[in-house]
Amino acid sequence: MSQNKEQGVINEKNCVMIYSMEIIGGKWRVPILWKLYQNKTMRYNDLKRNLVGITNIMLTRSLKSLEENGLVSRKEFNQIPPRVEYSLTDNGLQLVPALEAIFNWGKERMTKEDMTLKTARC
Amino acid sequence: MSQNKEQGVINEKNCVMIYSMEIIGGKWRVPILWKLYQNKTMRYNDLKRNLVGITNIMLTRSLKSLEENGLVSRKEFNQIPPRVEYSLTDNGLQLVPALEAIFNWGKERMTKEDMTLKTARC
DNA sequence: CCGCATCCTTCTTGATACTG
DNA sequence: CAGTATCAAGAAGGATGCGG
Repeated sequence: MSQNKEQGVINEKNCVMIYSMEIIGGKWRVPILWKLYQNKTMRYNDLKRNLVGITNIMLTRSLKSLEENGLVSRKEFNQIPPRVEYSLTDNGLQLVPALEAIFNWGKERMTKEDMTLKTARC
Repeated sequence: MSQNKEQGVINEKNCVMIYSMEIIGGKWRVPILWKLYQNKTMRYNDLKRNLVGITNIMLTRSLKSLEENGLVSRKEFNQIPPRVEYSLTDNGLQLVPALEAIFNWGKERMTKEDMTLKTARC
């Protein structure tokens, strides 16, 4: 550690970007967050229907991971049939500017690649 | 296809978020972009020194992928010893707002987790 | 100095079937 | 409705050593 010679050096322990990407990286987590932001509150099968291609396993795992990291809250209603609602926590909402920036960048790029694409929502 | 009933539905072909994360996801690509943004132009070994923990393979692969996706430009000088400089392209620069938003979110979160952390740069 | 080739390990994602 | 269990496959990440 000696002094401040190594200021600015990145490693896996102090790198904000590695840290952040570990939380929101992967294939489905950002799309899930984005859908929750758009719809405020969604049930498990709402998400599943909206995220075409996602499997139960991936949806369950992604939601659990997001919940454990405090980005998503899970509210369970004790009824039959079961009802579980997901929504963004405050910390999740704080990520929205980043999500929007990623979306805007990606959408513009994607549209340039494929001019027929007009309805991307996620 | 029928009609527009499925507007807003996400799949892997039209989902901007999946598309974007495929380009910038993974462990090292965002940290590399962030360092290039901070330093404008960096040589291969500059990056390697700054991204502690990265191996040649991962740095090479990540740079190549970013270059192929048009986010990073690679300028090779024909000299001995070799000199190669990397920097962000216009499209890479367009991602900076997203990078900043991710950084700000992650930094605040990380600082709350670990109050001793004051010097995170990446 | 700037990488690539090879080989190996681990993590992520997924298909399918089943349950309270 | 909201998930789990199990098994399988692929992708990502990494160690080591070599080469122009």
